[in-house]
Amino acid sequence: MIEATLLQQTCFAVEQLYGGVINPDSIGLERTNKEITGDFTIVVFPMLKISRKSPESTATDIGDYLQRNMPEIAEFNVIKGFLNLILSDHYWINFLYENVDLPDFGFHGDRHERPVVLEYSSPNTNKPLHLGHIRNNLLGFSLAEILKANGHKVVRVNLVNDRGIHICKSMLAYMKWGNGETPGSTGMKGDHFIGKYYVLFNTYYKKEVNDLMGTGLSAEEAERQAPLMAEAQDILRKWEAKDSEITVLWKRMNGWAYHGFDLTYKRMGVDFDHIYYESETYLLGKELVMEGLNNGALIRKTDGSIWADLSDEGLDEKLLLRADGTSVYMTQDIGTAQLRYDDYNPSSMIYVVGNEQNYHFDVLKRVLARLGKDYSSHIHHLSYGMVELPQGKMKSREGTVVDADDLMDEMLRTAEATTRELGKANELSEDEAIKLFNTIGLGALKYFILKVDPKKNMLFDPLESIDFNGNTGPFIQYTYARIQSLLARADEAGWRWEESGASVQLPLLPLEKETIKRLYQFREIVFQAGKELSPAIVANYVFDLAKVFNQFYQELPVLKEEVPEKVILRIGISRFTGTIIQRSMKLLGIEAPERM
RNA sequence: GGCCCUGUAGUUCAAUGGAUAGAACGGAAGUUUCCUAAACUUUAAAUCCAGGUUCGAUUCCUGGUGGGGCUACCA
Repeated sequence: MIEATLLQQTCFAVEQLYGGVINPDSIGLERTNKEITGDFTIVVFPMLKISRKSPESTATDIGDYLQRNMPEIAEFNVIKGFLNLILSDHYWINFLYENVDLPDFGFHGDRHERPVVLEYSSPNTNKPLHLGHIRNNLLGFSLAEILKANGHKVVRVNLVNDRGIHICKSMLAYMKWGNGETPGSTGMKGDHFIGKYYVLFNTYYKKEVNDLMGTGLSAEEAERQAPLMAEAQDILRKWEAKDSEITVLWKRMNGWAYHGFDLTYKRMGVDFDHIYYESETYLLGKELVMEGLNNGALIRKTDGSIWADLSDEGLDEKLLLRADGTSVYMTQDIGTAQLRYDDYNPSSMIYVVGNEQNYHFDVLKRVLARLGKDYSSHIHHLSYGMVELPQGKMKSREGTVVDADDLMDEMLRTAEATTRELGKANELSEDEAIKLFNTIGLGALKYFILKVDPKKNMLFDPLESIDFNGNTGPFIQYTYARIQSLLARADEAGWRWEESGASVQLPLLPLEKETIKRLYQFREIVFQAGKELSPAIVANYVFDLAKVFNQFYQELPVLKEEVPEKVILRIGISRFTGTIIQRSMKLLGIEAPERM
């Protein structure tokens, strides 16, 4: 890329003009601001100590040098300490023609031996997926695409929380009040069916706690002594003892939940290469904990429970095995990490998990390190922010959870209504129309979620958040569809721009050049998104590209232009823009429709 | 109490330590005999406060302050 050459030549310039050596990393090379003439800008302030001249004359000296030594540079201007370089139109047009049809422009081929294991989704089998899971799934799926584009092998894994006290709660509720009904007999989606019993447990449990508190117990004691909780814990012990009746019910209920999840995943367009179940990893976790106890890394308390003492690292003690021998969340995660490492020998393991678990992952890494696991330093917690509703955080107890299936239904309905209103569904078959509504509705939702920096909390207002105009998925999809339509017309009109792409001597108009410059950025964007693990970088880029293209499209005729060379050029720009929009959207897991 | 994250137009989001802080929605005013008006054009509107480092701070540091999270023998 031209940036590397610019940096290198700038170093030469400083050396030859002033006799000093400068570190290329300390040179500020950036894209020139919109209001100022130029393509790239070099900030010369850091060089003043070597040049011992004013910012202006230093910039002018270096500009002269670069222009003499780089044919790509047509001219330059200097504003204070900013050296603005203008590349020749020839350079940009040449870039366009050389890359427009490369099938992998912007992507880097395989260049890493060991894979990255990327975990996302991680549902509980006792409740359906909600808005928070949607952010998690979309981030995880998109990150996998972005990492692949950067030449990584990626193993996408899901870790299902299929054991633990919470599962026992729904099982208990079903045993008590289920009357043998099933998702089939009730017509409910399996995960929602299970969720119903989890809620039921909590309803009765809360009542018991209240009654006990009425007899004078403290809230804490009441919660511990409530009979339902004791029964649930009994089930957990039976489960760990592989009681046959409990195991059968557990498998049956989990099966219902998985079936429900699969439907939601499929609709959302996300999938996995491997699914881990905590029921398969907690025993390994226990083993590792016992091993750690034996070699003195962990401690046993008088009641028999086992802990990691992290107080010398500024943290507290952390429970790893209960006195009754049952395991906790941390135990499972230790086992899961080990299993994953053994399975794939990854260069790193990325966990897409909400920021409320920052402390958990901090502890996990430290405990693994104490257990002598070197890979602990290659565990990366991609901590994303919460999705908040206008009334605050989602709380299942207060019924303010936005269900994933409901939300997608709603998106689909809105997409349909808007599309029909605009009369854009008229010429489509029913199947095509439904496919289009899905593409647009999901595109809007996905883009809305992914355009926000993952680490930030974001606000989602179900009533207002999803718009189809402006900085939205449908805006970008529309731009793509319009380009496809244009290209089809170009084809019909007999334009074969590929065969006549030699007209690289044309002067470029500002909007033509602006669009090509955006396309040029794509490689850097893919790289940056991979480095920072941020789909938002791609999302904001592709919006910017679409916006600039729309200006180009609005202002300049393509097929109606009179000079044939210009028609060819503009078709090339449109074609490349369409390709990069599609490629960017694919990195986000969003479809770009051929027409809309 | 301790620890972590965060504070940018009315609202939702941008800005590797760089130039006059960008968009979108919403508000005001326009563009359709012409490649899809889910588009385009014009316009008003913001860096929580106080210090510090720097040629230059929304960005880095310190203190304060608002918001969120964690600090479970839940996951």
